[in-house]
Amino acid sequence: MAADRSPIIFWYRRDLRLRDNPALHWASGQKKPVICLFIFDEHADWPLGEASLWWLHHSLGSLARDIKLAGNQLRLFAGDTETIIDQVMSDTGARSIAWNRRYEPHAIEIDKRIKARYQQQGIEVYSAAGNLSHEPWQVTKENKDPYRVFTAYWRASLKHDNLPVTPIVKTIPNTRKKLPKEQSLDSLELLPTLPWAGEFPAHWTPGEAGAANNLKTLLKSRITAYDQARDIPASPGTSQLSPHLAFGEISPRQINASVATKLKNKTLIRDDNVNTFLKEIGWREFAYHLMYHYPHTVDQPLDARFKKFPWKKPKAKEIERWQQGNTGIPLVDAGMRQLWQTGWMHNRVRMIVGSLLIKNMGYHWLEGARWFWDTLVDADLASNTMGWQWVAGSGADAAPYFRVFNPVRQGERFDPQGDYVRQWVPEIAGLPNKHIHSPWTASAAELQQASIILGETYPNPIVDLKLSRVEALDRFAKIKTHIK
DNA sequence: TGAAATGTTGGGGCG
DNA sequence: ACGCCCCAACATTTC
Repeated sequence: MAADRSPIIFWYRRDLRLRDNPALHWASGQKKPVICLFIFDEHADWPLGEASLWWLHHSLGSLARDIKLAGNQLRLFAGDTETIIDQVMSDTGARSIAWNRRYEPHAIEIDKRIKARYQQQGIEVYSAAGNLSHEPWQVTKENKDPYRVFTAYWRASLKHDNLPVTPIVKTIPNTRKKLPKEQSLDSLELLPTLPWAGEFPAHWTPGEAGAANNLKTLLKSRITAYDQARDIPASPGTSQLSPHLAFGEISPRQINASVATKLKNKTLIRDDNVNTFLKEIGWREFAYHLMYHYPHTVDQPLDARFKKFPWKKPKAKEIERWQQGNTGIPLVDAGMRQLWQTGWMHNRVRMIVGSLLIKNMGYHWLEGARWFWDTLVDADLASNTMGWQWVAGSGADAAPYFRVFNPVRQGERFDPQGDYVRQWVPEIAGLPNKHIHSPWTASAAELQQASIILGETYPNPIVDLKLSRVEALDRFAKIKTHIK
């Protein structure tokens, strides 16, 4: 009897890489042809936003080239996930399918259903841990409860070894067979129709090589100032790895392993800079831990008292001012414009714009979460959910309700020279440093000197920071006393 | 991964 | 030289 040459389907999802890809590695080692499959399904629970689609287009292009070098081809499809997989299964006669796990509640549901159905048909389903340093259920308290406070989670996770890095896949056994309904990358029409992402390429190189390059340059030099520099929005202090991680072009395990190697070589010293960077990767792990254990939090508060919180009814004009960076509060506007123009916003500024929307303006955190989801190239359901619930005070390890950011003070502390504001809000660049974060405090002469007419060339502030803060404290203090 | 209000301390100007 | 006031700088408390 001839050897079984039925192909294996490797289903790419958010793991668009050949390095440290355990399920692909497994599939490629089975001495059978591998079908590298990617399905664009618009009907997910949180369908990809515009910025993510831009990224996905380029990332798939990069992945397709890498797969070609490995002797195979990336096969693209669009439509309903389960229908397409069934179709590909029957078209190819595959008896086996492999993937790296996903952790979004809806994705878990789909994957479970597919797995159960195929296993019943005697089809092999191989799922692996691909996208985290630890599976979300591995790090728990003694009594198996999930952690709800980051520092406790982080301490515990350091006691677990990271999952091992899988060797790079160099060759993927192929079958040249063309499949029905296979599509070209362009025909997926992922790119935005508006000429909005024009500046993205100046900031980003989607794909595995771009990811590796960002890690390399970080560890080569920027890491030695990471602890301080990462908090300064005007400085290139952050890793710039977030979108690469979001699409799985690099894994946290590769990051940890690279750092570990450098520490061993003594080309890097374990100091606050290194620890803080690793901790940031840990925050991402914690976000997945939370989403896995509290899946409802993607659109419901973890703290039940927030269910009856009196959020303001959305006023489109106000929300738009926030989205477009016309709130009249320079640091907030700078952040929102950076987001719009580059698909990314510095993390400190994310907290500040979020605090303004939720606390000072009074809107539900989901208003902000949805906008971020649409405009961030690094949109990630776990991190986005955790971040917004942190600001709102309704999540795990959330900021206490009374913690309201003052964007003027934050500007003075983290953008003291106003470099960040001047870059993104050029119409007020002529103000002296003293007033760059609060144009409304400048004298008539200073405004004239800087060619600013408040309310015309630059908006008056959308809220009175002092008053809206007091009102927010009132509203938030009330739910504190509600039933637990 | 706060901010503002309130309290405390200590140096300098000044009569 | 001394007490007094002012106020910056820092610490503590409160929201």
